[in-house]
Amino acid sequence: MPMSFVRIAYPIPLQETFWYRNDTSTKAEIGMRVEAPLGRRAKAIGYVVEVIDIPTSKSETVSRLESEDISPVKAVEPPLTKLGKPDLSVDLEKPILPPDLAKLEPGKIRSINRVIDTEPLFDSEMLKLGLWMASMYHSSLGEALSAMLPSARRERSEIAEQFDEIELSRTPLVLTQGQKAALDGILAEPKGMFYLYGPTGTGKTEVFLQLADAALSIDLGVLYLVPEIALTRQVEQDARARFGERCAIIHSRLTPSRKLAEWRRIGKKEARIVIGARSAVFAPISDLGLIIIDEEHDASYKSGTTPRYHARQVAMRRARLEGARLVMGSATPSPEAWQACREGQMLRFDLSNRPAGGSFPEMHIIDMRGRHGLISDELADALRDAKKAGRQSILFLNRRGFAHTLMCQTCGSQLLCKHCSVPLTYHKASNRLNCHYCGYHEMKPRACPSCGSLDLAWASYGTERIEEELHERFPDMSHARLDTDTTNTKGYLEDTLLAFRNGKIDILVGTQMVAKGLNFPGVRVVGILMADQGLAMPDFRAGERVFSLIVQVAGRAGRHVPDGLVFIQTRKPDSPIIQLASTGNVSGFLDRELQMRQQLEFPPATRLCRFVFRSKSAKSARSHASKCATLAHRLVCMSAFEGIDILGPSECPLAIVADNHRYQLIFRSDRFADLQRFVQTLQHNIECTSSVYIEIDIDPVQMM
DNA sequence: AGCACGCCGACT
DNA sequence: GTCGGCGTGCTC
Repeated sequence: MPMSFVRIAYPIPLQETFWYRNDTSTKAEIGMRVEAPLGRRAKAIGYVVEVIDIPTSKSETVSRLESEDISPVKAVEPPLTKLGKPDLSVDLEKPILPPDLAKLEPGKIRSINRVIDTEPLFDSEMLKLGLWMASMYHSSLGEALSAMLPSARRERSEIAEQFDEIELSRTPLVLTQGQKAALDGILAEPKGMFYLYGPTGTGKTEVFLQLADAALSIDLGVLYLVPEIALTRQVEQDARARFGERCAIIHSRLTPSRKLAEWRRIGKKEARIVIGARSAVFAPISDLGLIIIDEEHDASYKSGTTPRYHARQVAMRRARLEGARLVMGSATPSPEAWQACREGQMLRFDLSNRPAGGSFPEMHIIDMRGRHGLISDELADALRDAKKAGRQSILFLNRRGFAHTLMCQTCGSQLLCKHCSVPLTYHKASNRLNCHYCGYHEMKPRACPSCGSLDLAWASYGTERIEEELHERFPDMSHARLDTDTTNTKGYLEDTLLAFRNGKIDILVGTQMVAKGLNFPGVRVVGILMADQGLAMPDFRAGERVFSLIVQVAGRAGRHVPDGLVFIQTRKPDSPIIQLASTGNVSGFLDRELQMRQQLEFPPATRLCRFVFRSKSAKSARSHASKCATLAHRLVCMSAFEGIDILGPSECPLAIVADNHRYQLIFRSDRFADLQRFVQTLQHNIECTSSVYIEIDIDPVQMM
């Protein structure tokens, strides 16, 4: 009687994989999902990652997975048996069982309930990527696979949605000299990494599309990543107009079953160019020739849940493994990418002319110190002038302030950590100022150390407040608000954008979402309110975010008519970040930022790993964090791990989220392989209880 | 993660 | 005297 064993990886925070017998009449293959009992659960869904058939005759074959070393870290618990290539000369009557299966008591092995899929969801290449994901981001294999695959139980039977009729007449545009140089330069290299750097409106998209065209014409697949925003639509339409049915769009609003249907279409090579956000980086495109990452600096490429992968990092790995070109672009590159260009890992092409004919707007910094209200007189006049001229305005509010950082309301200065140069956060109970990175603290001063003012406070305004002020001061002008509070209503976003585009709204008020990708021809004035607000975040990337936000928002003005006006209202008019942003000096900012990061030993000069301990009980979260810190110090002292810095433990800036108390520990090293080895050792040696959940974040971008 | 077992407070 | 709180432990 033939026997079949399957190794299952579950999408749960357990490093182990589990062996089952497959007694069902359906053959289970690598890449299929199965339902099986797990512990006290009657059924759980997991992924088949290995199959062993014990044959009754020589004609039956042994199917096993060849596994390779996983860089940069080799998993401690062997995720899969190392068997190498199947050696057909061995006696198939006595198949070699993987050691972990062989040493299991036969009575402990349970049977699966059923095989869910009729076709595998992933192949062994994808499984290898999953293994890499699991070790790179310290998740279980099942969690990694689950993040990589569409979540639907079954696919939709109906045919994918019919697209609006778009004439396929759009032909490639004539390129500027810079665009042509980039296109030719990239096509001259068979593979490698490239960067398109250029302000908004300099035609990066057109270069991307022509590169895609070149790849598709020799039947190579294309992956086009975009941040998770409304911008997707524009790229989507451009691509669809040019490539028609060969496009697959992985929308965030697609239903899970439709996503799976698209997934299958890609797998069957019916679609050869995939456009989508973060998770589309796992699309099963065969013969991948090109990966595009639009708006490369955007933080939405980093996953916020386990495994906390960065799509840019995964894309780099995929491109290397599959021999594809990787091309990314932005008007405001991330420091990481900028450094990679400097070091020659990436070839950079600069675009500088706006083919659409617009010009860059005139930028004004408005000093708001000692002023009341949210809108300066200068900005108010500009709003009125724009209205008179039949033009429109956007008011952008960087609401992402942080309630526990103090700012002097008189001079705008902030209290920074002496070691990390990051804003200190105020803890009311102890009346102390704490650094969430290194744990440094001091008493709250009575007066501002730089100007002596007693007016130390935090300012927090919402978009609602602006609307009130607009209503009072400009009763004859119409305005609408766009932020996460209002866009939850279905269709509100589309309706508002359409109304604004049609000129029915004079002033559009919004947060981040108005900053990105949207292109309104009628906009003349852009007001950035409380531009420095974001600088108050206790995060070493605060400057980077504020800078790119200002530059991106400013890019909204004067895209078509060369009379754009940008007002940057701030209490920190002398801040180098505001200054550099106001002159659009991107390379100046990046050079300065990289130098500072080097000095303070923050990425990209070093690499970080953040552990977050969360629990309903503050005490257990804290005690687990400090136990882990003690262990970490011991490991470092044992000299097995030199050059690992341990920062903390300290309370997370957002100390309580959804009733969970959060403590963090940050590890830092300039040698990534050491850091990974260290984290892995730590992970396997800390005691885990189900009451304290530990979140591991490699290369964290959001430190709240 | 999920699910049951287990040992301490306010209730038909 | 029980019902049920969620701390603890285990999962091929």
